[in-house]
Amino acid sequence: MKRIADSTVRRLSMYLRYLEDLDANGQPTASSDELAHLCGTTPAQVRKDLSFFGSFGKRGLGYPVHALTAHLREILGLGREWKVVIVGAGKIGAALANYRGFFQRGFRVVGIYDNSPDKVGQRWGESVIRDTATLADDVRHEEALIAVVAIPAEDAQAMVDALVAAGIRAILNFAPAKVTVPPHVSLKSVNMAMELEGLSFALTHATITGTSA
Amino acid sequence: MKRIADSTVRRLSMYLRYLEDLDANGQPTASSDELAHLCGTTPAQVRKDLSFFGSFGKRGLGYPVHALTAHLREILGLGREWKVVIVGAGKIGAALANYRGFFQRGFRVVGIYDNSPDKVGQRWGESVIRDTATLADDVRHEEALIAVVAIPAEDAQAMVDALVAAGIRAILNFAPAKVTVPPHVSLKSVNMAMELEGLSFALTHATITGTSA
DNA sequence: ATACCTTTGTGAAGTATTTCACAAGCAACG
DNA sequence: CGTTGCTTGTGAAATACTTCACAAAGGTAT
Repeated sequence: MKRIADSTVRRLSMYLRYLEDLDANGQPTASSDELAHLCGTTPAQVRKDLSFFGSFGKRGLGYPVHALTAHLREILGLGREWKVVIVGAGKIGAALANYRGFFQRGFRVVGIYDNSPDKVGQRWGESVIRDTATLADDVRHEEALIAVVAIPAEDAQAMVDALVAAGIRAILNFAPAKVTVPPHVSLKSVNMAMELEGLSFALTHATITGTSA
Repeated sequence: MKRIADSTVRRLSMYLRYLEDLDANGQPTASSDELAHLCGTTPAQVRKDLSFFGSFGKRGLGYPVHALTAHLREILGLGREWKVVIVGAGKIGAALANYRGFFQRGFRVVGIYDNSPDKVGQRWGESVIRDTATLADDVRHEEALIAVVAIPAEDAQAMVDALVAAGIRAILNFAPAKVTVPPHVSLKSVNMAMELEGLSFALTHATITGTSA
């Protein structure tokens, strides 16, 4: 099987979001043209993206909304439950812990951790913030595979190393630091400073860069 | 002048971060090889990225750290102050408002807004949360050009339209919704659900996708 | 001053991703 | 049951991005 580009996966995620809306509205089918307009891409792109995984549409008709929704969930690996630990009970950790979209998509937060004694023991919704010291054991015991890291930059690499050692297989990093992981672990980083600098660049060179998504 | 790829701009941002560290340590020069190792890219990539903007290095020696730092700041448009408004005083808004890295990079938060009467008037550090009703006037008056949108998905497009009408030129969107802007406005979206789904995909198809940054 | 070592800057080559364009398939209608 | 209209799936073309590879320079030591 061919390697799937990161950009393709992002778009699949987006298609899924809109298909769910359409499905909720009871719309039976959607054409690549319609999806493309909703998602801000091109019909050819939509068809190519989907074609990597199979033939889901009917010529002359478009794609069956409900069935395609199910297929995309499966493709994205959302057919199962993923246990997630959130490391860092600051503002970003809180934003994530509160985010209902998570749970609906099959991501279940099984623990929120912090190393500050002020925070440990504090109650957040259904969870109690636990001490980072117990993190590795909990990860092993719960068999959590995904970790969200939202701690200060200087602690990020050490924490990531500990998580990897405990068996975590995918990390979403919000710390403004570059971290490295071994090849069997997936890593995504979100860096707000970098995003803003991208906007600063675009504003400064208005004629060079186009508008991006 | 050639169009600069988004991926290039991101890397410039990263080079800047590491050059600042090196500069703080008093290191006089850095080779493309050293930068590449720090940033997890290749020496050729570093040289190509920089070469779009000029010849900053000395053959046989590498790049002068301090001077290159200054050049990159200029290139990224960080040589001036950008006024930023934060829309939405939830957890993400709070995370951003607290983030000191912002200010250090030339982004100055001139206002935080929310439409909930509970929050309006509340004090956050040096700022007082203001009512969204005054946002458009403030933006025009302050000549803020960048807005960070961290509000519920269903309100995002209307808010973005209002911001654009008020003269905002760049938007960083954290709402889990697709928003559109006219061509003269730059837009970046950060969507946590999408990032997690990317990880889910990678875990599910471990042999297909490589590890990404 | 010359030889040697290092590292840049950059066309050219190589990949990857997107877009094009069209044959083939399905539904609807007369 | 053929004709019409629409839309998919997909090779091939075009574009975008990354890597290669090497000539041209700067520094250093003798």
